[in-house]
Amino acid sequence: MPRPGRNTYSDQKPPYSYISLTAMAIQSSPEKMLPLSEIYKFIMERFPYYRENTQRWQNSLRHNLSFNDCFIKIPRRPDQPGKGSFWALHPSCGDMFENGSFLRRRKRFKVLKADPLAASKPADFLQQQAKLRLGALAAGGPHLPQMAPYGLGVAPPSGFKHPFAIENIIAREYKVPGGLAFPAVPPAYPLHNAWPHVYDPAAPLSMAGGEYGPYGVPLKPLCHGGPTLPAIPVPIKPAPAAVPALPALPAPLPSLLPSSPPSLSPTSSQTATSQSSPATPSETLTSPASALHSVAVH
DNA sequence: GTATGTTTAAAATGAT
DNA sequence: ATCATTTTAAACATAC
Repeated sequence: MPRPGRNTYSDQKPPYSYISLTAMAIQSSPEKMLPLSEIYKFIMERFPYYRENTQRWQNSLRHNLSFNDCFIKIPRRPDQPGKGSFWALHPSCGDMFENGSFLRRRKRFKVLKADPLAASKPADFLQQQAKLRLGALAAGGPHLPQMAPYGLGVAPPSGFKHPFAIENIIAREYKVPGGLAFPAVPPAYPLHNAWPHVYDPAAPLSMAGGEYGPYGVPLKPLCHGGPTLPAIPVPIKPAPAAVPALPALPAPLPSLLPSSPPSLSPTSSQTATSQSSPATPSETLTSPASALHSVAVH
């Protein structure tokens, strides 16, 4: 009754919360910011599940955007007409899902409301930045690419990727049995379709600029391979403990599961060998430098 | 009028 | 069982 057969993976609810989905979308954009409509689009393109009941989940998504401090609004430039503003990730939100579950954060990211500077919403700071940029732009600059939000993310040395980069998120559970997050040489990574619920319109993830491989796969394993990185997105509805974890998918997963058993657990191999690269560059993640006072509260 | 945003409230769900 | 987070619903404001 709960699940009358006929359930293609694709229509199952992805094991990601709206927050993580939104973060993914934002991170996937070159500018690290997207207008609401684009966020919708991103999600709908990759997760068939969200092609229905749009009214419902989009309202939830919007709620999340304004309710969570980890999302900030960036005003649209006058020369960039359109509806609504852009949404970006708060520079200090770091990896909210370091606990490995993209369904639930360990703690909520909250901006402290005490310091006028930070409290005044980073958005203000941002707006100024935007204005400056705008000024510079109007001043004559041809059309520099919109920089990442916040002077902070600016100039992210090509290669660096936020933990929310969909590449990381989806790739995380994609550990090779051996333990390495990625093989030395990124193969034709069927990143897309790594998940049943991810649709994958052609080569979706490669919209960003240069630092990606042919498949939208970051050229290096960044994902803050910190010490804690089980990073196995919990299966949406923990299969009744029936499936003792798939025998660790050997290969990069069949890019398509035409008729494989409907074992939910999208989680591939577990190999939570958190001992990835010891020298993870991403530690700079929550760069304290961002004089923005924020904290994971609660 | 529709799309965006904000907010409040409560139910659902996961973690301890 | 309790607490925290997420999801849903809905009312309402503002912008395009």
